[in-house]
Amino acid sequence: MRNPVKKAFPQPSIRRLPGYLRLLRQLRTEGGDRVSCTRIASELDLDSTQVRKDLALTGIAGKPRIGYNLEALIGAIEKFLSWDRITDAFLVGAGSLGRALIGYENFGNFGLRIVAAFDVAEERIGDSIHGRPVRHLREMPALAKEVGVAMGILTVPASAAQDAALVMVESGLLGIWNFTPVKLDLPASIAVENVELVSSLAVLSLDLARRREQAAAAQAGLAAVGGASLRSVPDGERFC
Amino acid sequence: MRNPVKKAFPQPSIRRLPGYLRLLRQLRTEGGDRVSCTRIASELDLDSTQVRKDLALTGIAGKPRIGYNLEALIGAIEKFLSWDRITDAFLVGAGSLGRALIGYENFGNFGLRIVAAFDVAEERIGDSIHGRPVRHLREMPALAKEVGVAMGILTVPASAAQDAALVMVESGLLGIWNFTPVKLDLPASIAVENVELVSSLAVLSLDLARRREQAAAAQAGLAAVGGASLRSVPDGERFC
DNA sequence: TAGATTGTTAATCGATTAACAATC
DNA sequence: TAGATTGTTAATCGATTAACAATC
Repeated sequence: MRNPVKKAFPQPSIRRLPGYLRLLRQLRTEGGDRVSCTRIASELDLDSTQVRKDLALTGIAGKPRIGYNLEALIGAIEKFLSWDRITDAFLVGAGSLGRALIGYENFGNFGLRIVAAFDVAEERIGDSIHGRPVRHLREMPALAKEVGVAMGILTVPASAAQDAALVMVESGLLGIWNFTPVKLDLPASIAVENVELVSSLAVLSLDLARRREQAAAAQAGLAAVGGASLRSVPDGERFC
Repeated sequence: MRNPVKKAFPQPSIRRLPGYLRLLRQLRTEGGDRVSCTRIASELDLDSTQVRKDLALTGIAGKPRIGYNLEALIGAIEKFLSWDRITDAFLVGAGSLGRALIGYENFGNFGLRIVAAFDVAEERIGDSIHGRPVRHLREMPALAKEVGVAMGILTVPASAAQDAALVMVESGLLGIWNFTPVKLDLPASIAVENVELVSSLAVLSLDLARRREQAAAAQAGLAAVGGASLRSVPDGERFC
């Protein structure tokens, strides 16, 4: 009764929603006014039942034979993700990654506005990055209360990550988008989402190595079987 | 018989390996020479059986009661991911994200070296970014063959993504680390790994919204039950 | 009406977690 | 030896995919 443990939404589904949103907005600019799961699935190379289940999370309903109203569907996804209104964020770490994120205007399409940057290097304080001021980290707690910011973006060096995150918590921020590889140790009440760039690189590295092996094996096989010349390996399979 | 379909490694396991590697290297700098799964699991807040299975993928064996040899384990993970040797990469898109990636020296610890950047904006050609030259994209095919590069990093605007990727394929690159939100349409022989920044933002947005709701509900509940003052909400739960 | 599509239930697949024997 | 830890098999859990009735 007390806290009727709301079952969490499947994270893989959540991660697919922005892809749908991007496609749907594009269809809208092309003048469309409705869309089927079949269409979405084929554009994004997914299973249409999966798309239907993902969309159902947002509470939207379609019409058999017709599909979904494009505008309503876009609105439903935006609302579901709270992207129908702007969330202000503070960014800590005005290095090159931090600057790149501040300069990425596209975040506006996803409900995010970075309103200020913070750092501890004196030579950066007072800078303006794409119109956003760089302030000293120690000013964050006072400023956060003043403007009611809820989200923090962490782009400091690994060695500074935990301390900077604690300042965010002190400042009353409720969620942290963590671009460092550090596993932050914070109160359970704080939402943390880690961007694991190097995990992504690991997947690619392994895939690449496997393909190079296969290409090598295929070539060795060809050579062994029939003494086929290297020229017989299709262009797409070259590996040198 | 022909191609004894090698079962792919579980992607979630692959994505955890860099986290292990980072921890193990840190333990090494602290002078350790062995480590147990129990230890790794507790440091990273994982299940120890899961850690054991993940590590088994690399082919390493531990000793009951003792654990794993730290140096051997580090070597096994590096070898498994091909991070025991450097992979050279070309980066396309010398904007702020591209520059940030080039400046991220840490990639060297993960087998990656960005050797050159490419762009199509004349004012960028000839620049040097952290010692790496910026060349015109049209020079890539010739240069790729010359230096034998296998990986491409894509940091162009969405509108240029597909074309730039095709130039990478033409140049003989075998894998693409795609930082754009575009679903690239490429030959199946090319390995593509997408960094879905906005998917990560979606997860955080939803989590943040849920926490704000819960905080609001908790407060409303308190008020309803006993007229408790707002001051009784613990600091960590503040949401305004 | 016929047929494409939705919404939902059931089956399958794959990853995580639990249980436990082997062993240093 | 006793007990912590590995390696592996079995059980559980959750996500994907298949099947199909409802419906516009």
